[in-house]
Amino acid sequence: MEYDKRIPIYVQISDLIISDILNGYLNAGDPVISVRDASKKYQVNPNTILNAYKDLENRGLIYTKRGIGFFITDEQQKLDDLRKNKFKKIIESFLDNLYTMGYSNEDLTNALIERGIINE
Amino acid sequence: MEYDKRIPIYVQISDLIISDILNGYLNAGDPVISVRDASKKYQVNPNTILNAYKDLENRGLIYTKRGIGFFITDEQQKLDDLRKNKFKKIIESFLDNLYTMGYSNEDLTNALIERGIINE
Amino acid sequence: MEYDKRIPIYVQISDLIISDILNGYLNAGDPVISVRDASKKYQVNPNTILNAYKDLENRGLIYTKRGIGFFITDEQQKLDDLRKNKFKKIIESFLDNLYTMGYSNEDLTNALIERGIINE
Amino acid sequence: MEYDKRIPIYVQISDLIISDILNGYLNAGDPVISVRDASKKYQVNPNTILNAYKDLENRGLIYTKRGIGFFITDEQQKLDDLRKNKFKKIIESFLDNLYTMGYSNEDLTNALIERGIINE
DNA sequence: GTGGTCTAGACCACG
DNA sequence: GTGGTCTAGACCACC
Repeated sequence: MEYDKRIPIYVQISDLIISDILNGYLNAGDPVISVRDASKKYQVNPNTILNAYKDLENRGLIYTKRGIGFFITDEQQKLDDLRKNKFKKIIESFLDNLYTMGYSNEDLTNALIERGIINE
Repeated sequence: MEYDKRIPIYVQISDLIISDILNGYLNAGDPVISVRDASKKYQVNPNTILNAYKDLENRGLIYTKRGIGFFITDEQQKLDDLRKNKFKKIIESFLDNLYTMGYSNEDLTNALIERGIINE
Repeated sequence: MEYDKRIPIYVQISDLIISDILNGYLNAGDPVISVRDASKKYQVNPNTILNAYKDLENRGLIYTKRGIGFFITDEQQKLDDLRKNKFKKIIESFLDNLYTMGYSNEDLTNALIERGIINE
Repeated sequence: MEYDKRIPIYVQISDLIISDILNGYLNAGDPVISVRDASKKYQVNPNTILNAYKDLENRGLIYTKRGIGFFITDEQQKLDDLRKNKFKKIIESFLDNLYTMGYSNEDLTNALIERGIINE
């Protein structure tokens, strides 16, 4: 975890889980790495992990079985919504940022062509 | 100055200056709105404005003349670098984020076509 | 913290940290006294301490871990550079000042002999 | 004049006069460059020049004849004192700074030998 | 516990 | 007029 970055560690942690879901490594009903193990793995305070999990729980993405652990929600619909909304949010905040800073669609198109992401 | 409450006001202020530079409203050597005036204009404490300006000063984008005020750096090169690096950073962190979250170039292309940013 | 009223307190504070580094009391990775504790110790406002620390942070000498505290940079190279550059800067600005004011190497030599710093 | 430096411009100006005295370019009774001319020459506000001259006047180094201009003091003794005290002050603040920052007499000696200021 | 942001307001040095 | 420093104190997010 990058301690000095602007993004809170607990957000970095929850983003990792979300990333695993979106990439298909974690699916509906799967167990999530335990707070204790995650704490060791990422070298952060257990409370920070818990904080991340609580956040995901509030968003309905994971739930907890007392004494057992956290699990990915069983509602596939929520995971699908996540996939769609996350994408929309990333795209829109990116475009917003781009325009505010005075760049144009042409700048963007050129950059994407240059990187081989779109062609012609 | 509460467009985004999660971003510190002083960062929003310095982003405004940067945006003005990138959009060509502020050029090398131009005076920057005084701390007191900006304080009135944006309805925030003078210290908050100063905080923003100090930040820009540390990044070499503006400098201060004693008893006179803040000015955009005279080094055009720095402004050019800003324009180039800012763009690169925005694009790359966006793509990075996109891929980490499991989206593909195709997802991106479709979204851009859908928004009329690129065609075909 | 009024050894020299003409020097801002926050600069005196940051000089204390630098002095501690140069004297070997603080080494790479060491924690720096917390803002609150330093505030009590030196009887100044926490913001003044923070100001000093931000300054050191901008110079790459210390960094902050969110929610934990400030630490001396882990890059030994930066500390070595500090030691070398600081010395060079002190010496050169001194000599510059001396010559500008019309004093000679002989004046300097005599003064050092007189103070027993060099002999013969 | 270096606008952004830590040293106030008026101090930079008065140091120039002092330097001229110590280097023998200005002697007891000599006229000092007029406020107006100095203002043009150094591209600074006339008030700033006046400020510098007032400072020198308070220290008894120059005096003013109303409607005529500023002149170096006629008391040679004051110029001699200046020469001696300035030197002492430069040397002592330098050494103080050096020791505070953890450098030794040996460091100093080496640096001076290296620069060919003292030998052996 | 830690640092980070912000306000209100004072006082200062500088040009 | 300008910026620079500092205080007192509040409130927040984070670990």
